[in-house]
Amino acid sequence: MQVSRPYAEPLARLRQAGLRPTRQRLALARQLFQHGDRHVTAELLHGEAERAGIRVSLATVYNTLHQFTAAGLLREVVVDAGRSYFDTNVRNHHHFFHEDSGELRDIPGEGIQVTGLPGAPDGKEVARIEVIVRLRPRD
Amino acid sequence: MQVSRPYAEPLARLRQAGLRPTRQRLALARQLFQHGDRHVTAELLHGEAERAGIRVSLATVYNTLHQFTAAGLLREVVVDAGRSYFDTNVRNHHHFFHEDSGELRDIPGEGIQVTGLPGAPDGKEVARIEVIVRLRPRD
DNA sequence: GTGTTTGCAAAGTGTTTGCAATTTA
DNA sequence: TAAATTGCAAACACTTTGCAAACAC
Repeated sequence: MQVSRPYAEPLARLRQAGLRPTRQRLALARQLFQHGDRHVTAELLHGEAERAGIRVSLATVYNTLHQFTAAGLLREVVVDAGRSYFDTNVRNHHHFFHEDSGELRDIPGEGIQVTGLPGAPDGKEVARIEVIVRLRPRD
Repeated sequence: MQVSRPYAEPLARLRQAGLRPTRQRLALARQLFQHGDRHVTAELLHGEAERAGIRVSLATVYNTLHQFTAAGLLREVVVDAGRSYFDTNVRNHHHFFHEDSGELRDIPGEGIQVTGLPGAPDGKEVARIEVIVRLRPRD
């Protein structure tokens, strides 16, 4: 029988990313990666960490989110002016965005295809194609 | 021969939208709609207006952009955290976003099709499907 | 020990708001 | 004149920065 090792994976992720596994980074990595695919804002993650008894400053949460993003552990999603979401799902996928509640939800990428797009302009390459389905309450 | 009437159209747009054609709104409407399809930020439009000798406060530019958006004369595009773009093209279309320069460019909507999307969740309807092609300089 | 990371508080952005003065119909 | 609109300055929300203290290796 496989024994669960709840803390091994976050540590391995940090090591692999070349980030020192400090107390704060480890704790945030656990919050982020041990609960399936998540969409968090800095404020949300900070509040969650505090409630979980982890002492981290908001500035460190911001730093950490950006470091994780640069390392490819997270993806930043922009759907709302003036608020950044970070997505623990870095696989190919898209999003439903609930405009009323601010909720962001994954749409798995496998089935989805965008056809008819022109190629990238000269000297540029496509970093990513994002599909955002904006939802509102049905009238 | 048709005589050009450079100021008639903005005025008609405002009337149709039920917005009083004040000096500021008219001037901003001209800046926005008389130069083809444009993507502007509030700061950009404000600077442009000032340079054109139009006295408008930044607060009024923000108010106006939102009123125009609510009236369907503009569309707000969110591609960059902490900066709102307003698009004078309200037809069906998508965007190239140049991540290095912040430039936003239209992709006409006609040819483009997104397939494989799941339907909207219960109680919600699709307000809009946005396709954003993020570009970076080719390495 | 040495270089990295953290936390705090201050500063920075872009945006919104309250309200008196002005303008429009 | 009555109601809508404007401008200013202050308030806002979110994010970044500078730097001394704490920490990881």
